[in-house]
Amino acid sequence: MSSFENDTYTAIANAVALEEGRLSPKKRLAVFAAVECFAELGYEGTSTKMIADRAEIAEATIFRHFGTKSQLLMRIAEPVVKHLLAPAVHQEAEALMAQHKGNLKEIARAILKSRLAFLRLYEPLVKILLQEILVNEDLRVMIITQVAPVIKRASGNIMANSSGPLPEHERMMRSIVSLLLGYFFHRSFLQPDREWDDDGEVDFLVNLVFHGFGFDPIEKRP
Amino acid sequence: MSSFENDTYTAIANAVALEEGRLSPKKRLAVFAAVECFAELGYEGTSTKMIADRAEIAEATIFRHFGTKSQLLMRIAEPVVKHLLAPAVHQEAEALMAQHKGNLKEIARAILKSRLAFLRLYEPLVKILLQEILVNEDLRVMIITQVAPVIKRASGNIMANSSGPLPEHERMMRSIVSLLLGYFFHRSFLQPDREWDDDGEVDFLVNLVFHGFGFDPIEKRP
Amino acid sequence: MSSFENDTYTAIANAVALEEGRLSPKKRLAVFAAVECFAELGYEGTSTKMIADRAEIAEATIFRHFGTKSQLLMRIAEPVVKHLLAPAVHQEAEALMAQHKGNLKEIARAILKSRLAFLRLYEPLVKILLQEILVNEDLRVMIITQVAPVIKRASGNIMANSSGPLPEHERMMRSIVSLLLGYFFHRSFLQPDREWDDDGEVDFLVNLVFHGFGFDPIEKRP
Amino acid sequence: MSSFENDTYTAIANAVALEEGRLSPKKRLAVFAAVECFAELGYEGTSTKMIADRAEIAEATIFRHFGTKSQLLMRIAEPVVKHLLAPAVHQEAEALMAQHKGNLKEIARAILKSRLAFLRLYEPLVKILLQEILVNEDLRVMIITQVAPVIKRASGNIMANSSGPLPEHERMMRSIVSLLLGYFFHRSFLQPDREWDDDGEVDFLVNLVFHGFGFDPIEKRP
DNA sequence: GATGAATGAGGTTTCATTCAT
DNA sequence: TATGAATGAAACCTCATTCAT
Repeated sequence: MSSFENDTYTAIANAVALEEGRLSPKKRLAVFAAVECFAELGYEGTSTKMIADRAEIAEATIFRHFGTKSQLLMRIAEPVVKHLLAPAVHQEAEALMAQHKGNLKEIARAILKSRLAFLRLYEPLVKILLQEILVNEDLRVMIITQVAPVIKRASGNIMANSSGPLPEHERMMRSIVSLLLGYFFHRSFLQPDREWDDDGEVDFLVNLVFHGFGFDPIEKRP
Repeated sequence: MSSFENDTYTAIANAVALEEGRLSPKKRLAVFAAVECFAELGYEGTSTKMIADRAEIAEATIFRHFGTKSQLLMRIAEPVVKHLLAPAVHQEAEALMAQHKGNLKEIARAILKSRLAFLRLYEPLVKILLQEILVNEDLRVMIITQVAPVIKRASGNIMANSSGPLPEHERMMRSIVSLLLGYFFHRSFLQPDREWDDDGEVDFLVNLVFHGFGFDPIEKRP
Repeated sequence: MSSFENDTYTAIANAVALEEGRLSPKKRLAVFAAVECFAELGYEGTSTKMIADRAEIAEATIFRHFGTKSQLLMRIAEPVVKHLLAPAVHQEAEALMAQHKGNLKEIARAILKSRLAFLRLYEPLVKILLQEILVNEDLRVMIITQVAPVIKRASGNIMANSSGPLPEHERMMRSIVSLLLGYFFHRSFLQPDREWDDDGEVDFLVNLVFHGFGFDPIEKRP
Repeated sequence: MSSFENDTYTAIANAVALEEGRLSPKKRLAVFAAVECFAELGYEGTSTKMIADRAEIAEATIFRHFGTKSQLLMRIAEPVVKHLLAPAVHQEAEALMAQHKGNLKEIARAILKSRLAFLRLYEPLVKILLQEILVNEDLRVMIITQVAPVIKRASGNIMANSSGPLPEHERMMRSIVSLLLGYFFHRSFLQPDREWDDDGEVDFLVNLVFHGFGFDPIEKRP
């Protein structure tokens, strides 16, 4: 049995508590077991009985607290996405920019590292979101609603700090997100047992974003 | 009801027929309806009754032909991944390299375009794979088994045709795949109703990969 | 609908309750209906829906309590065979021997009568066991496991109380069991509507076992 | 795979052919596979698909030849019970009596041996009959109809050849049948892998029937 | 707050059987 | 004669959910 005593579950519990108020012990266990099961088996692949068994509580207790299974998912996913993703990114970006004043590459590196740490911290929830976003209308709407302004603001920040005119903000943002999620997906979900060098990867990505792969010195722009 | 008469479903039927032998009309319909339902609602979210109804066949007919629901998924997914992805990529890469001899950028552009076309052609199947890969052990193993050698060979080809020493093949391959899938995911699944400029995106990605975003000319390496 | 209020069903419920703990009313009904159906139609010939209908409960209730149809059978059959057959036989044999000290024929008569009463009390269950023992591996193993030591001990008791050397214990035990079951099978299953004289049959069997049919006047007892 | 080339299956095929006319090869295979499956798994536990698979024929072929599954059972069981059991017993009993004129014990021994050989020859069918007689109305009626007169005649024969007044024919017949079937059941179905001494058992049973177990030395024959 | 009991609806799968070829 | 394809009905079982305690 997993004891649920680690940073990940503490962080999730804190996020959920922000919206639900203090969690009773069994409600807390329900949240943890639900996250674990949903991440392992998918939302549809998980039965409320499984959750109850893993949490060692009665099935009815889950319904007492969350009403329906789909509410259970949403009331865990939403606070995590909302209260932790949204404000944190903004504040943090500001702070990093202040810290590395002017040095775009350093700022990029710092942001990517922090985002990667964030993904790692919320790994099971990220897995749930990635799976369900394709299939669960409610969740997709919620995520888009929550994430869109963050992306927009972050994009704006980068632009404001760059020297020249920058077109294609969206493509750039999408590229960065794709690269980071692509890496995270590989390291955490496809081959979780390999040794991974997160810092090395971030360096690589920063270089890619600033200079490309560096294939052909001769073909470089003047 | 969807009539299933388009390139996508023809291509899928052909791929499946390679492993199953000629498909009887109802078996063919079962395949189409299954792909549609799985893509829309996910594997677990789809009932065999839904598939039968959409195909306008009896539920039992599905089981007569595929044994179990999970076999139904695998016996559609595997041939598509196997017979169409694997050999095609290789031959095509060779052809493109011959065609654009030496011009790496042109080769990259051509490959990305062709891969994007491929993703578009098999869009519903790609959606199924993306969802289930996180949750379905069998499917994940199958995909990794089929895809790994292709990636490796493709990677080797690129390397062989480049002038300088090229480290980090894997990171480069992963980056390209991430960028392409990230774009495709956005355009086809998150905002399928927007207007998208596939060629423009490919150009953007090729540039990114060869030169980066081009943020700061002053900071360039010597 | 059968009201299930008779010695047979009370005895079965008591036996089952020994292993399952107090039976909720619907669980009790499920047990009764299952016994009735299995006895009438055989295990394979009975559907869980039939049982539910006869018990006037929901089908799901059966599965909530017993998990699977085959568990339903086993968790009824095992306690009846185990808790009622095994210890009872032993104690009773001791008691009878004490009571009829030395008089082997009286002991035999008493034992056969009591075993016949036992078969009558558990008639539907006996029917189930007789049918399924040929076809159901689990049940066969369970029965053999439970019955073997009882037979052995009973055999030992007879031997210990007999005056001369007694070979062929097993054949003797088998013969007695065959005779008793053969009679019971005929009276209860093949021609249940005839009038039967249980005491007369026991007398006949005791005589057979002690003296044979008495075919030959020359060889007859004095 | 069983090749079905042995006395048992030849005997069954001959019996069935008496009523069905010459069996086409596939029909023959269907009969064999059906007997094997019914004996192993019971009538209800066997699906027509299993039979078809084991016979390596198409399921539809079974229905072409036998109409329904229950007809399949009856049209195998009935001829075996009818054409082989009924006349054989009579003729044989006559012959044995002629051969061992007057010697009741020898006659009994010979009859028991021959009946045991018969049970062994038709072992799978005996198993089917024993199982289904409790549960299958049609089969039970058929068996009783076929067996009753044989029993009666056999009983009459014994009586006619005995010296003294013989009451309780039925009990005697039942006892003998019980003893023989009890032994056969044990040796062939409960512990088929043990070494069994059929002749020894028959001797034991004949002695039992003529003299009892011989418990009491005082009452023993001189 | 927590639960054991109960269930209607629906899930996947199996079945005996039909029919066109 | 033999069969591959097809199916309606029903099998076993799971599910999310309700309710009395």
